[in-house]
Amino acid sequence: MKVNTKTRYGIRTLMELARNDSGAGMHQKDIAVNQDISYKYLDHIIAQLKSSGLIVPVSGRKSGYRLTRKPEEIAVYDVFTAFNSTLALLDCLFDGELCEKHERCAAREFWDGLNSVIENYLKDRTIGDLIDRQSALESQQGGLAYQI
Amino acid sequence: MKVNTKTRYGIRTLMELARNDSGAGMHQKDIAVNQDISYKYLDHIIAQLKSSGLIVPVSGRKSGYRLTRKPEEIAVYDVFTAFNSTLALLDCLFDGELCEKHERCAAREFWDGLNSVIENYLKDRTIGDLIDRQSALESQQGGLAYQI
DNA sequence: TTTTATCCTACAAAACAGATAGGAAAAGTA
DNA sequence: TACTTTTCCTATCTGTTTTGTAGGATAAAA
Repeated sequence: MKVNTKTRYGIRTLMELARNDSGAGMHQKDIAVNQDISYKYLDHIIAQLKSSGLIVPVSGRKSGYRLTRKPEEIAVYDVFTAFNSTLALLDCLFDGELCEKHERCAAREFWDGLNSVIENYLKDRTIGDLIDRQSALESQQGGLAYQI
Repeated sequence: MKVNTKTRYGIRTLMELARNDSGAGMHQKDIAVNQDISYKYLDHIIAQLKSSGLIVPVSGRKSGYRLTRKPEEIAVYDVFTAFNSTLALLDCLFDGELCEKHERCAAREFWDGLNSVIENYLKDRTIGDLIDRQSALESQQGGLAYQI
């Protein structure tokens, strides 16, 4: 049970954009360098973030990618669902048809409960929270990093 | 982010043993049939449960596999760790050496927090809870099943 | 002694993760 | 305009993990 790298990189990409709130957008190249993510791999991450409506490329002066919402309005849950078709620990959680015992299965209920706990955790925390915490960490110790 | 089938089957195997508390042990064949798990695949599940000390094979009259502890003393967490080397959503959570930014990484803290939430959920629920709930479900609606 | 059950190791198909590669299209720049 | 850079799209590759199956040795039960 691991979180995939796309989700993790996606979060870091949004954090990068959220921090760099200088008015100008940010280019893929700079995100890749700052976050130490392969430039080409980032292609996929960005495509996904874009099609999920979390970021948008702007052109003209100050071109680059930008967040479509304020960091404090982007729940980590939104990023997660952008990279994972469903947040379902088991397929049968969201698809009752898969098992005729769906309605009277204590195990399914158990996993469903865990699923909810995870979902709530992800919904309760935003990209804004993350960059705030990152700033706090950095002012404590210096250095700049929120790499995983 | 899925739970693997071995963990799920492992839980169901323990539930099966916990229910069948007739004094006699239970044979692999019967577990396989009752839980609709491939007999041969169950080999691996059982081996793992055994080496984790959760079940033990007994011989003589009333032979078969038995739980080594009471159902209410087996946390689902114990089963989970039997089938997953660590409960770590990310490798860097348990291995600070993997990333020099470990101590000042808001993202890592975030995942760490989620990890704890999951861990607590798994530790707070036992096989005993699951079979109690299953009994309740079955007495409500009849039928017997806790398959995933 | 025959049958059945446990135990152990090897193998294999399929799915998935984590990337890399190439180039078309669009945008920026001189 | 010409050229350079950046974005965007699709295909491919490689390794690992998952989900099993297979075969047989060993031990136990009938």
